[in-house]
Amino acid sequence: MKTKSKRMKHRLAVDKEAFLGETTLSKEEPVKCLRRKERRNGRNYESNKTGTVKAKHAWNNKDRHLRRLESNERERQRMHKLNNAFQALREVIPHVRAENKLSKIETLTLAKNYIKSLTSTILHMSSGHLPTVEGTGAANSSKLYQHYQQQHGDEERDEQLKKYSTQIHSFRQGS
DNA sequence: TAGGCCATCTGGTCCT
DNA sequence: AGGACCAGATGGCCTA
Repeated sequence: MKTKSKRMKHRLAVDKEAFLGETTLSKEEPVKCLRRKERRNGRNYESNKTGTVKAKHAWNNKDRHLRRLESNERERQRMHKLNNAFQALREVIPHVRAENKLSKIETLTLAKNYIKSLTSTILHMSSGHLPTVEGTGAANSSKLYQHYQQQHGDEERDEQLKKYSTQIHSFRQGS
């Protein structure tokens, strides 16, 4: 992805510059980056002022910076894992717009409603069509259904289905 | 050009 | 003690 690789290049350049003490960035460093540096310096100043960082770890600046880089890398890996999980979730939600990727919030919302509608449908079907044999899963389903119906009722099930189909419809139109 | 979405950095807190 | 997790801040990209 173009965006990603661009970010990556800049990040690596920043890391390299910081770690090796070389200037690998172009001379026209974006104003935003400068502001960010200023902010970071400001934060460090605040931290040092309160003494929290120095009090906790007696690391010199180089060590601290190295540890920061390491934990940045771990954080990136963690976020990549999270994004992989989001992607996996997108792939198991049916009838979503194929040409546009669902956003994270859309993915979660759609998944929630999909699960709700599936759950209520399954419970409804199993209670109505499966024989109730003692000690079987069907019996448990039946009990579960009774409980679920007490909690939510048919109206809610229909509501969930309606909600889900409406959502899919709006996503399609929005694309 | 404003707003939405995202990736990344960061410091604090929690957990093992 | 160190890694995982979290939330806030920020900048970049894209689209209406």
